[in-house]
Amino acid sequence: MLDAPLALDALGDPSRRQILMLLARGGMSVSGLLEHFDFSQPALSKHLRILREAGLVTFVKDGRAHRYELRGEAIRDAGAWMIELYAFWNDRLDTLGSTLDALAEEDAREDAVQ
Amino acid sequence: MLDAPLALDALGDPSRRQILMLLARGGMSVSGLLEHFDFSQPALSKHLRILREAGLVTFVKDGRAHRYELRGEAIRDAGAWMIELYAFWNDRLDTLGSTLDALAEEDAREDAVQ
DNA sequence: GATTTATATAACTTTGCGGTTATGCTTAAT
DNA sequence: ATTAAGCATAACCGCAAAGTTATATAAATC
Repeated sequence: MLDAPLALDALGDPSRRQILMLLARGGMSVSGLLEHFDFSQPALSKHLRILREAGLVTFVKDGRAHRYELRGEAIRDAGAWMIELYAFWNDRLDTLGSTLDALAEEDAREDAVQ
Repeated sequence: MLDAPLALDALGDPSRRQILMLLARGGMSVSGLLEHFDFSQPALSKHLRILREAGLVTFVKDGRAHRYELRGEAIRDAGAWMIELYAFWNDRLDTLGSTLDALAEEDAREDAVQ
């Protein structure tokens, strides 16, 4: 069995998962994100740093704003690991193959348009 | 976007992920699991409690031993949530459909043999 | 150039979590 | 019946993590 992705450590926090759900809709600035939370701006910046170091988000400077963006591949990899674990448990490695094949196919299509 | 599964909180710990990987190979007793770790038996029991309350494992009493088992569906659901998030981010809801369809199909097959 | 806006970092506080030892309960063994 | 084995819980400890306020930097505005 493959090692679990580090990203799962960062995903263990509800606020960070909420951030990722917001970013899945599109890039957002820190102040834009902040409107959706009760805690302070530094607290949000700390979460964003953790997500960055886990490879789950990136940002681009846009004037004085930092536009954060989701790194979907990292999310996908974490999800794939779980599906893989499920498939292994389920004693159906054919499922594993088809699932990962489907993901790889998606990836190829994505790369093509970029 | 759907809420993230609570299970992800429990998955935020490397030791617990290791436990799940061991259990994916088949049910194990606490003492059996303990051989794979450096910490004490109470520490392991606390991890198992958290995994139980997250719905990720169950156990059956077997004499004085407790045989823990993985609840694959919970893992699958957590993985599916991430794949779903990825698909949403990737602006390809057709992918979401096909991925979840594939999982549902797997599930149906599983139910059939049980 | 002074001020305001946007974000990050530093320093600090507090709380939660993962670890420990000690103990209790249940079941098997002798 | 005692003893031992397997596991869970209680009580406690230390530290990391999530929060705070204060401050620094960089860019836009006036």
